[in-house]
Amino acid sequence: MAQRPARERLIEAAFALFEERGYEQTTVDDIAERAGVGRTTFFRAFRSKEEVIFPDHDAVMQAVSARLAGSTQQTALLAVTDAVRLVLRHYLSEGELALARYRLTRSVTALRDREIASTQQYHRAFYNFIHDWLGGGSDTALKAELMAAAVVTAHNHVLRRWLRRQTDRPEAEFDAAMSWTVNLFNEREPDRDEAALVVFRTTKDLDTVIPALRGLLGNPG
Amino acid sequence: MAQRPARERLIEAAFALFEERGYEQTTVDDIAERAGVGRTTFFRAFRSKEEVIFPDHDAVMQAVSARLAGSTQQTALLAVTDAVRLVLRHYLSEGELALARYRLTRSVTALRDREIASTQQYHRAFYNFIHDWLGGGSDTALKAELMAAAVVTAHNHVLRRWLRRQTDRPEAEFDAAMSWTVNLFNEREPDRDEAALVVFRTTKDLDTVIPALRGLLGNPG
DNA sequence: CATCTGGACGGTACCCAGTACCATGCCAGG
DNA sequence: CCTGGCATGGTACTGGGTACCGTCCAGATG
Repeated sequence: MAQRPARERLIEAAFALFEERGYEQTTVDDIAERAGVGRTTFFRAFRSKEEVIFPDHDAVMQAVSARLAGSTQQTALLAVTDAVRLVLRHYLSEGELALARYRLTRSVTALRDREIASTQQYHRAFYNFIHDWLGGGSDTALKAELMAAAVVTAHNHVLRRWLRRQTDRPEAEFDAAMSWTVNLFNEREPDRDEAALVVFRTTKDLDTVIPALRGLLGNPG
Repeated sequence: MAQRPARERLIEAAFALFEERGYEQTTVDDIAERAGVGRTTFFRAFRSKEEVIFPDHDAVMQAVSARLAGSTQQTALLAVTDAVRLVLRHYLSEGELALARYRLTRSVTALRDREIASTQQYHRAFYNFIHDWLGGGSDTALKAELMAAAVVTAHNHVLRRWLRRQTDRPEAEFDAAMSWTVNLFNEREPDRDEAALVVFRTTKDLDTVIPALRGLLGNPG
């Protein structure tokens, strides 16, 4: 019988067993046995038991890096949005697999932590890219970190809504969320020769506002 | 000889051994032996080998929650800033211990992941608080997530600068960074009966701007 | 066809984190 | 003196992860 690759069989077996008896109650031996391979083969295909839950992470991460690398100074923000969209679309294309993973990460602390650590890799990639885009100076490091955190957060927000079945138009929500999010950072430091529209309102008195003004006018850190 | 609590001796022993031979090369037996206690006692004091690196996390987390809980609708943003400042000050007060932890988390993946997962707990706490503060509606969920991510990111940024010895005035930088960060979210949705100042500039053409406008005017998600 | 070779695979043995359980010893309060 | 918690320590076990080795198969070469 012509078998599909061991890696795929292992993923199937793992998700099935995790669903049936739970994550901790399933041993790597169980997974290997159901997939019809040896235990050694499991650890050749995946670095750890946790990794079998996120089998495509490395590939998606690489696609993100590639999308960012193939952009110019002028299209940087578009590249970021596109790259984040790549991640969202990957989850959407997984369908039921993504939902199964979501169930697992909700209930198993080790898997949730693992997922958060994965997310951080996206944050790093976006930070490096955005920071370079902003010139790489220490005065733009905070802004770059905030932008990276914001786009990742916006993605996670929309993805989570889809995983919870709170929306059936995730990509439309993603577009809106991303434009709103990116826009947060757009309205300061205007290009001097362009049209401009500025809003600032406050209910605070002068003393309360002064620290914020200092943050705005001075080096934000 | 009147011994200090086993927990403290274990922390000391662990950091010393990790520094001497590295994290993976140190077993829990080694730590327990140097601390002069049994292996069982180690796992009574800490849930895992990793946890000994972040011994005060639970306490700091609780302090943060307490600071947030003791605030009113009017002082919510102040409470958030104060709560984040609590975390920063805790690290600063640790001194050399925080630097040793930083060295470890830079070089040991498992510890870095663990630290990121801890950070996520702060994010959650701030998100819940801010979301409540904004009314708890689904239309403010994204904004609350972004604000929570932003304040945590700003904190991490300043903390990391201090850990890398790039600043010797971390708290001043923190104040500036926080006011700049919080201010990102302040300039939309103005109270209608207050003074207002609005800025918007762009170098883009109309088609490029339309998605952003939709995000601004419609429901951001 | 015989031989060589490299890579995938399986099995075995080992290390160590984490858990469960039990025995001991100490220190109250009766 | 006894006794009932309670912290501690020891022992044994499970299971993830690593190292190593032998085997098998495919394709290249003579």
